[in-house]
Amino acid sequence: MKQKTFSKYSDCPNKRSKSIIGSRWKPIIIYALRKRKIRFGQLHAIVGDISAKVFAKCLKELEADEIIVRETFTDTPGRVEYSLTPKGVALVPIIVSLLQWEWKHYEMNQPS
Amino acid sequence: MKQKTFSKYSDCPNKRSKSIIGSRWKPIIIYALRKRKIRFGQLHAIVGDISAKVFAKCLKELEADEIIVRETFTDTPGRVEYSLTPKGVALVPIIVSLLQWEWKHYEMNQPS
DNA sequence: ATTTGTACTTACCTTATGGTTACTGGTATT
DNA sequence: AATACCAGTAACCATAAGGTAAGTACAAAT
Repeated sequence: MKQKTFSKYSDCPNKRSKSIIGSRWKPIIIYALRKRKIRFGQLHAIVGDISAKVFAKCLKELEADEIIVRETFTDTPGRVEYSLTPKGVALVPIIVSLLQWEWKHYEMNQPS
Repeated sequence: MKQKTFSKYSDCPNKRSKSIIGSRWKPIIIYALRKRKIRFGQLHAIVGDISAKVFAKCLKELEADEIIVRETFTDTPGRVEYSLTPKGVALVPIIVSLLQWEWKHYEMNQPS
């Protein structure tokens, strides 16, 4: 049995942020929503080659974690719009920092 | 076949940072090294209940990614010390931001 | 009544990450 | 010669995240 004496982190303090930042698609979704509400289909197109299943699951989880909010409209055909909560907005600069870290340390094309 | 037209991110611009930040243990290792060099066994104790295999693998990968440097000493019994590179140091404030985001949005004990 | 558009859901499969247990190799100490 | 310390390796297994392909639900248009 290993000791935990020196570990402040044995209960994984980064697990919430990791489940978002560490996900393949969630940072992209949050970044896409940084300036405006976007509806389901449009957001899907922006995010790119994500499967419908995973896309819907990500949105549900982000909503459950109160990172995004879902608004339904009774228009026809019905639409649903997603936007960031303040908690989600607070992640944007962190995501940007990570992207900047990559741009600095690996030669990559920066988005226009 | 899905279109990539709207996606600037289809080639996953966050994949490098994600492989570090999204890992279970790497952020903890980097955070532990933020102030000083630490040797293998001591670092293992600080990180906590990580298996030996995964711990060694994380260190190798972090070294290959030039996040940490490994120094061997010919002392007896031999020792190895790990420390952050500038590239690794640059990740520390981001890791701290993520931890602060968690402390703010989820009620958790902050480390002393 | 059938098709179209939007927003999903279900079943099944693959791969990556991490865990468990045991073992290696070099250098003292006893 | 046997044991202990330090820094790892190797073989095998479990879980979770993501991918594929197909189907569901509702309203409106034709």
